[in-house]
Amino acid sequence: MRKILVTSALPYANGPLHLGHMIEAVQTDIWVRLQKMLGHDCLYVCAEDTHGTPIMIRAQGEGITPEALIARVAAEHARDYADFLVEHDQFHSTHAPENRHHVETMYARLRDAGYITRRPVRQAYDESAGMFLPDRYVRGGCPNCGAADQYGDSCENCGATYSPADLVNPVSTVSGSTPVWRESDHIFFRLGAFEEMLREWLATDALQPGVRAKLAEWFEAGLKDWDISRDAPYFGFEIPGEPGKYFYVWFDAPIGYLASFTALCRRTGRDFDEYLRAGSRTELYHFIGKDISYFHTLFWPAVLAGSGYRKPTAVYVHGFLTVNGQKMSKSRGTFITARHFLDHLPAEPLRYYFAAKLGPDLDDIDLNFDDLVARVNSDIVGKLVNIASRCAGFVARSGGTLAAALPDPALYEQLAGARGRIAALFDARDYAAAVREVMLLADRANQYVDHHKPWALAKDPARAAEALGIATQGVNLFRVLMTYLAPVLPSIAEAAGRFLGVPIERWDAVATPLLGVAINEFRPLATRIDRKQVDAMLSVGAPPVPVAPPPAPSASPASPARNAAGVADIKDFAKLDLRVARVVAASTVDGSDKLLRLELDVGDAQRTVFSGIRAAYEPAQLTGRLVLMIANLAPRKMRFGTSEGMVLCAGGKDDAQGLFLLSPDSGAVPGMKVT
RNA sequence: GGAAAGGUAGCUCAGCCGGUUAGAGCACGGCACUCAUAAUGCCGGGGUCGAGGGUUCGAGUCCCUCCCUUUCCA
Repeated sequence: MRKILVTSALPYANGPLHLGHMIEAVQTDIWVRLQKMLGHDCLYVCAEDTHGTPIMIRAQGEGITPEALIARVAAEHARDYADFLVEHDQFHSTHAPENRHHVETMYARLRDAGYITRRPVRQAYDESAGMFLPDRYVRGGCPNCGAADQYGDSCENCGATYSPADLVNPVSTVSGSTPVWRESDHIFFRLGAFEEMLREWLATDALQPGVRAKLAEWFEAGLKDWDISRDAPYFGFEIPGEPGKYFYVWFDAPIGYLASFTALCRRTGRDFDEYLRAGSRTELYHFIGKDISYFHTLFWPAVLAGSGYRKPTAVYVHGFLTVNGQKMSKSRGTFITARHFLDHLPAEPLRYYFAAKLGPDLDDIDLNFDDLVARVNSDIVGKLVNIASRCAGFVARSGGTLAAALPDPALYEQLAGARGRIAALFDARDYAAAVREVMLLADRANQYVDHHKPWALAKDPARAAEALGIATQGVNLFRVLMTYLAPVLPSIAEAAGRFLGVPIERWDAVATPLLGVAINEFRPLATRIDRKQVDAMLSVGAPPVPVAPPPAPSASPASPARNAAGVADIKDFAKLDLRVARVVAASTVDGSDKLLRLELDVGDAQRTVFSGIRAAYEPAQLTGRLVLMIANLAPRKMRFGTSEGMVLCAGGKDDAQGLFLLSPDSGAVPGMKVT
């Protein structure tokens, strides 16, 4: 029996999970469920990634401790995973004693083995906030193209990469002040010492070809030392013997895999060393997105090896999720959260859709909602479940017990005999090919029923037994197919198991057909998705989801989307959906002395908006009046609820100069567009 | 800027080391059936395989250039 330990990337505890997270979680979960069905001893661990400057700043902004923030977010994440039917054997946290233990131990081993060095680093420092600034917290003009307000590490306009020191007029995003440059000692991990080991590892099939090519580039550029320390204030683990210095979040995050596994070992009595010691014969797999392949294919194996542990058996890298052909990114606010999706649709359609599109490579996956609806309705409901649905009645009419023999054992064997091939496809992470194969077989099953017409036989009492035979064949074919999709559709498979009277648990159980036993009443196992559910998800308080752009003419000039920052053209303005709205209710917000909660009538819908105008307006004086709002602003989750827009307001440099709501001249009605 | 992956029917995708009239599912049209969640089955229309060069007896498949999309760059 194989002993397998699997991880997926740790979600960062500063925000909600979105569908990009879910594609990885679902990919991993399907793989793990398959291994379990095959009878392997497979464990899936994950954890919250809790450290770093963004967590610290976010907690400050919310006026709570980082511990409170990560506890709250962890609970949200756990719920989202569970509702997407992602089943971790252990879900832990990097801010846990187990992790501190591993981080300190591994660091000590690396240091003692000579893999740690130190040298001074010059970094942006925010004097008013009293802290060093990560590159992303410094903004300024791009030194290459001059675009204003760019991140400290790269320019979104021209794509140049540079350091924050190169920025024109740099500004700290923490305080708004101009950063100064300060030096301090940082602690480095000598990655270069592992080059030979990494090259050897690279020669095994631990990595996909695409990742290997990328690695080769990095080798060519030369392996640099890795800065693993950050100066206080920092939310994380202080480095032993280095007061005021903390482990960089990316150092302790992967170690969180081990911490989570340690927690699992303690709970279940497993042996940590059996899995992690150098030369272990157990298997260790990491599922990650391609954005973090650097950390997992260079630093992580090197840190493991340098600490005396085994290296991963393989790192499986997947591509990104795009939505309707456009990138989905947190920073642009064009993402759909897992929770928002679940508020409108069940998880399994999306799991199936992801499975139908996931291949073994790093290709990006596009989520196309028309395609999702068509595919789920036709494949799952129209084909797969239909087989059970159309046969169940004949069995029930004959007393509810399946026939004692299959009329067409060869056909059964054709489907059941595919189990090795399909398992191999899933195992190789070619879910798309596996799903294609299963659907091809589902067509066979429907063809079989159609060809033998049990409904015609059933009319003749003398041939009723034949009809039962056909239905028995159909039910058994359904059972085989459902077994193959059980890793993808766990809850439908569970319901199918109740229908069959035998749970769907083991892959090889399909070797023997179900004969002469009673089955249960058929109830719908899956329902169609109504396109309206999708529309509702995409409209009501939804993030702006891009529609597929028209194909650009081949001779078009450079994309206008990337014009110089600072100047808005008509297209930029058109992005804003400004509307007239009527305040139907206004109230103060408990726990905030700045916000008012406004219920706005936008003509065809009602929106809740939180607005920071309490200092200037009493709720009572707002009710009934018309205001202007941005109707397509990305919704923002606040402590008090979700704000689904913004009302327009004039104001001076500070509140002392007053705040003035804008309103249309009389005659305008709610819902009118402002152009 | 450097690099990677992709661009095949209206949509989503298969097409392995180059080889006969380029495939599937969905959508669409026709027919059949009525057991089934207007499900299923049969038949059919539909593609200058991003553009242009080149190699070859022969290229969606190899090489070069360009265009577009997505992504990565410690």
